[in-house]
Amino acid sequence: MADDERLREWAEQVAMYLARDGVPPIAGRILGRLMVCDPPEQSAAQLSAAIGASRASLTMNLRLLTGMGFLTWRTRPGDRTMYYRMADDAWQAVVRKQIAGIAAFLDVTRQGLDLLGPESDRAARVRQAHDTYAWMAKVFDDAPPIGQEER
Amino acid sequence: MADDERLREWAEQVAMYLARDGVPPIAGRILGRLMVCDPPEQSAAQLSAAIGASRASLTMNLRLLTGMGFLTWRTRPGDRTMYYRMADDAWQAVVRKQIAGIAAFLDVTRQGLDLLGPESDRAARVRQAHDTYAWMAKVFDDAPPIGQEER
DNA sequence: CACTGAGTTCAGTTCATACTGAAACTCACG
DNA sequence: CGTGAGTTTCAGTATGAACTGAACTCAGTG
Repeated sequence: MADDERLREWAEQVAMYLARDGVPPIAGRILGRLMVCDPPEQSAAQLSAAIGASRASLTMNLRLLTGMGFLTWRTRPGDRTMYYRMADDAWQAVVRKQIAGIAAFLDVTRQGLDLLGPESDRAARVRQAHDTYAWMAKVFDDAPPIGQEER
Repeated sequence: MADDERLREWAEQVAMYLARDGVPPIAGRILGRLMVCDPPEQSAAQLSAAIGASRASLTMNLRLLTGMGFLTWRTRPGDRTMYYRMADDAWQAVVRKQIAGIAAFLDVTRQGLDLLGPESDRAARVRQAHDTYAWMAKVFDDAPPIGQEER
């Protein structure tokens, strides 16, 4: 019966993970909540009650998550309430962002290599970083598309 | 001749990137600096001057970076000064940490799947996240070791 | 045995960010 | 129109992280 409590804790874990990527705590809790709530579509008021944050905070963070592509919403005829749900590709978006981070850093290392000559000992240190990230980028390039994996 | 200025800016870019992983700004600047400085080994005092941070901050952040495995240091006979340098596998360590993050999140999603039954609509939402991260984990598992890539 | 130059520690300050309460706003419905 | 259920905005507060200054310790030197 402490089932609700467990779900709350689980959503918190999700939030803590997302916090590493700079997602504010409440936004993380919202996404976590929307992964396990029933029904899958919830109003700001419901979410506010579920995670214990102010409605104002919900407005802000729902807007943020929606803008990031993690959430979608719809309204129902004759009902002003907005119902939010997790976007189908929410987590692929998270991953896409992380992969984009690799490319961003490759830009930095490339600039570094340009700044220093190609021959110096210093360039070797920069190249070390560059090669490591180039490896990662290549790994993803060569990877099969995101089909279904085993559990 | 604004060469030093350029290097400083470059180190700053490195720092900003690392900040995304929760590395404090000054620690990031130190690592960035140690990638492009000459000679490769520098004392806390030299680094302090180069990046414009207090010695106290240097002590803290050098300790942090060393503990994380990004830096090594040595002393010279008859000289109390510690000379720091970038560890050879500094950037592989960064990458390793990121990959570990994937596994950590897989633990969370697995817990979620256990909490909800296997059949519910809710579980499908969690599985979506799980599958995405499982895909990433697999990509790295199947990847060739980190040999040398083309520039 | 004082002096210098190095590293360490810690309390305090600064700064950014997230969150909240309260007021303003909007729209469907009577 | 007016009312109420909903959302949005905004100013203020709280919290926490990071950095610094200043006091301290310690090893080697003249």
